[in-house]
Amino acid sequence: MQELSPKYDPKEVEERWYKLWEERNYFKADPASPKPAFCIVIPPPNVTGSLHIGHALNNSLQDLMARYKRMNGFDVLWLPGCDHAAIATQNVVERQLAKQGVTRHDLGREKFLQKVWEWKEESGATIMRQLRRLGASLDWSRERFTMDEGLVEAVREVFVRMYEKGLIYQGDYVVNWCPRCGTALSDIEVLHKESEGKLYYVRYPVAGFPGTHVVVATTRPETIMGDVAVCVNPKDPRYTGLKDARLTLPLMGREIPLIADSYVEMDFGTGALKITPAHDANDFEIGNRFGLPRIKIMDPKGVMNEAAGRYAGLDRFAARKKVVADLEAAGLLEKVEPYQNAVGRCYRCDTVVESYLSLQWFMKMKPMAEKALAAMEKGETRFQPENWKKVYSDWLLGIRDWCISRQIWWGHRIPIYYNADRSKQCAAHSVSEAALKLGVPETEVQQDPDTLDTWFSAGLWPFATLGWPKETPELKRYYPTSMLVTSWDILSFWVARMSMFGLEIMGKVPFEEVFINSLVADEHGQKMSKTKGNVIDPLTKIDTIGADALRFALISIETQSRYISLSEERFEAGRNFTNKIWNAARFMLMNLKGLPEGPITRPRQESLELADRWILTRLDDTVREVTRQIEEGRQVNQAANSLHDFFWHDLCDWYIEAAKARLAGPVEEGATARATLAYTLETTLRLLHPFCPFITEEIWQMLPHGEVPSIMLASWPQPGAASDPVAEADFKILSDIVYAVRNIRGEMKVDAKKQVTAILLAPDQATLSLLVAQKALLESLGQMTISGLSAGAFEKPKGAASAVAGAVQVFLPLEGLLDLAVERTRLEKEMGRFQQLIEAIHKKLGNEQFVSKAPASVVEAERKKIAEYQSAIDKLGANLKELPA
RNA sequence: GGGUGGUUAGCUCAGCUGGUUAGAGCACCAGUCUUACAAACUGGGGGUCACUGGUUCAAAUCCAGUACCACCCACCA
Repeated sequence: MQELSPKYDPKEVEERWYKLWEERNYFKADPASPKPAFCIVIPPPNVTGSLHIGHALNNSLQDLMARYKRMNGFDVLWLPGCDHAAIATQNVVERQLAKQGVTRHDLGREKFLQKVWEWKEESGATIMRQLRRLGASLDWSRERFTMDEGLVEAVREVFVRMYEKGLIYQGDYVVNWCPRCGTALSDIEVLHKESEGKLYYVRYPVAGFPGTHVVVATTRPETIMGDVAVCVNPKDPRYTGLKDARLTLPLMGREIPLIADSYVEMDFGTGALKITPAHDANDFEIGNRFGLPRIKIMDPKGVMNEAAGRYAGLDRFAARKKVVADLEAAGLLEKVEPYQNAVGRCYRCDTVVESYLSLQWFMKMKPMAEKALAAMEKGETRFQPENWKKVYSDWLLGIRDWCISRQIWWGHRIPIYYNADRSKQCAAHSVSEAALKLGVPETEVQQDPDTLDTWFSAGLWPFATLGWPKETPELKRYYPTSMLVTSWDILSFWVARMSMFGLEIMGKVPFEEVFINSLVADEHGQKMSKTKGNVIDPLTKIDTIGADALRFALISIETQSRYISLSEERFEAGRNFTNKIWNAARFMLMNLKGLPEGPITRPRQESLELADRWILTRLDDTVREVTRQIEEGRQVNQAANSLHDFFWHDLCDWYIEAAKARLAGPVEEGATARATLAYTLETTLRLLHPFCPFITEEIWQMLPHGEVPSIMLASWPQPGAASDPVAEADFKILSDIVYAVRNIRGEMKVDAKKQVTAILLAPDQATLSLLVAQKALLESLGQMTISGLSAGAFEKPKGAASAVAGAVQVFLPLEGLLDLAVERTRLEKEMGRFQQLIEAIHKKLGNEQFVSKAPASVVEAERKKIAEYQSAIDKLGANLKELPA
């Protein structure tokens, strides 16, 4: 048996093993494998920098699942990759250029893109390095990028298909426009934040009737120059006399009509709404209904243009100030009220978004959303936790067409081509194809300058990364993917889009299960994000505490609530745990010398002592528990806790302590303890491996492991087949023993644990204790009441009962102890059935039978059980008397 | 205006389908160099499970309502 160094050096161990695993292709999927397939595609991190702790959590969870499934006999493909993150990345690079006083326009499209690619290479490499440090068992041979050749091909193919199907269309609409980024945004890229604003009441004089005016309330007086009408509700009595009136537009002098439309709310403001079709989405629609002109008064940078008359050249906010001042001077400003409203801001740069009329590309969403909803209803995709289904379906239900074009450079160029005068257009895969379709020479063909929303390519991720549009073996085998692990904040951005694209293009949902993980917040509950600057760098953490500790800390706080807050203590707890694993393993290995060669097997039942049986039982329980917790509901934090508690509090605190006496003795005497230790350690390491891959591998290698070269290839543990009576009575027996000893010895203040250990392991001590116990026990039996056993039909005195029951268990011969353990377990089970019985009868007969008491038959049955229990105790008590003094 | 989540120990939170005396980590108090581990060990203190009502033999858990705190969604200017 080899020995472990006294100090665990995570850095050395992690580097060494990751390299080996990768070299040996353990991460590699095999589409030709006879094993069942399990596939996760990584949520591609943005190439905007490096990974934050949220990524570390997300990827720890994916790695947990990947390793768990591998050990369960699956051929696992966990596919790595990055997202080009169009606007976000472009902004990062632009900011860098700005430091040198250069804009993207100075460089020109080609040169700028070259810069972004350089940045992408750097950031992408950093991210992949971080994932490796984390221990992520990603199949690096299949790494993808949302702008690699395959994705480019997939994007074009999807676009062309959908364009030709009429699902993608172009049109002049009022869209969300970020003047800083200089591009259109989709609805969900706009964040609405409440802010203090003002509501201005402006007088619009009625033409031909000096002295009369209509007062309009607006929050955006700078758009007055673009007004083409004032609208009131047709039912509004205040304005019935003004039907067909014309108003003079303040500051501009233009005459505009007063129109009536039921869209206008009578009780807001003055009930009169100014209509600015080029700068408000609702006004745009009303304008269309009335055939009104659209007057654009700003340029794409948010600066007023010639149409704004004397305000031309002013920034929109400066224009607002000047307009208000001018209105006031002209006596047209009736009043100004403070007003709170939700101003839309760019989700990437926080600039106030402008509603702006422009020619954009849109995708029809209704038909796709319906398919996605239907698939969800049918349960083709499961959500974990399930309550996210509602958020997801609500969004799909209220979906509107998606603005997919962006006026930025970094991204997939829209595959639309025009002839010279733009009188003809087509969607095509290439210039040559476009030339053919348009019937013009290639030199005349021009491609649309816009790029696609970054979520367009992200939406294709699950099938495009598997090779689509080519029919690859990977696509055939791994689509639909098994599981998507992601956080809830991109449910509509990404998850819904993937579902819709998957159903539209592949005819199948892209994943069978969506596992939603929490967002990581700092200890003040603040969301951690790159832009906020409160991120914890996972690499720094890995450097100081090791990847396993970080992973364990993260997994054990993942409770599937929305936010989980992370503090320094959590990491310390993780580090302490890996430290404990190391030290315990070190101790065990020191004591395992002389263990037979070959794979470790479960020790033979007949040679086991109580402590051995107990730890093996707890081990079996833990195997079952952890498996269930991972399988059912992905309760990974509970699985981590189960493992933590078993390892630390059962194995280390109790079993190892109890085994020390035997291990100290002659070799033969400790053989069973040694075999049990080895088996327990080996099994536990396998259970821990998906959580803490490195340290488990390092220790596991020190144990005999037969033909299996790595714990990665070992199988997931199965609970032992043999059922042990102690197994059913579980850990509570031992805790009862502790209390019993304390209770009986009372004022003696014994060290309970040592005492129990002594009783279990040293017969002399036990005999001694028996004598002490005898008297107390017999006295106690006299007072013993039926308690703690069940329900309200019986009295339930507090106090010593369970301790006494425990005392009975300890100080009696082993057979008696087991009998009682079995009996107790049986009674506990009876309790469960008792309840079910009540429920069943309850259902049949209705409430009146059970006003306050349980039914007689049940009470009778319960009494009988108790009597049996009592007599068993009496009998054992009698045996006790006969023991030698 | 709609919706979702939360409220459990000093702090951060677990607590699955109701069931013995409600748990963990950290913090706190008193001890401890005991065959690995002081990043440890032993023992201990600390909770009217937000509130009110209901269902039940039994409620932190299920139901209804209230309060407070978050968050998300929405085209009242």
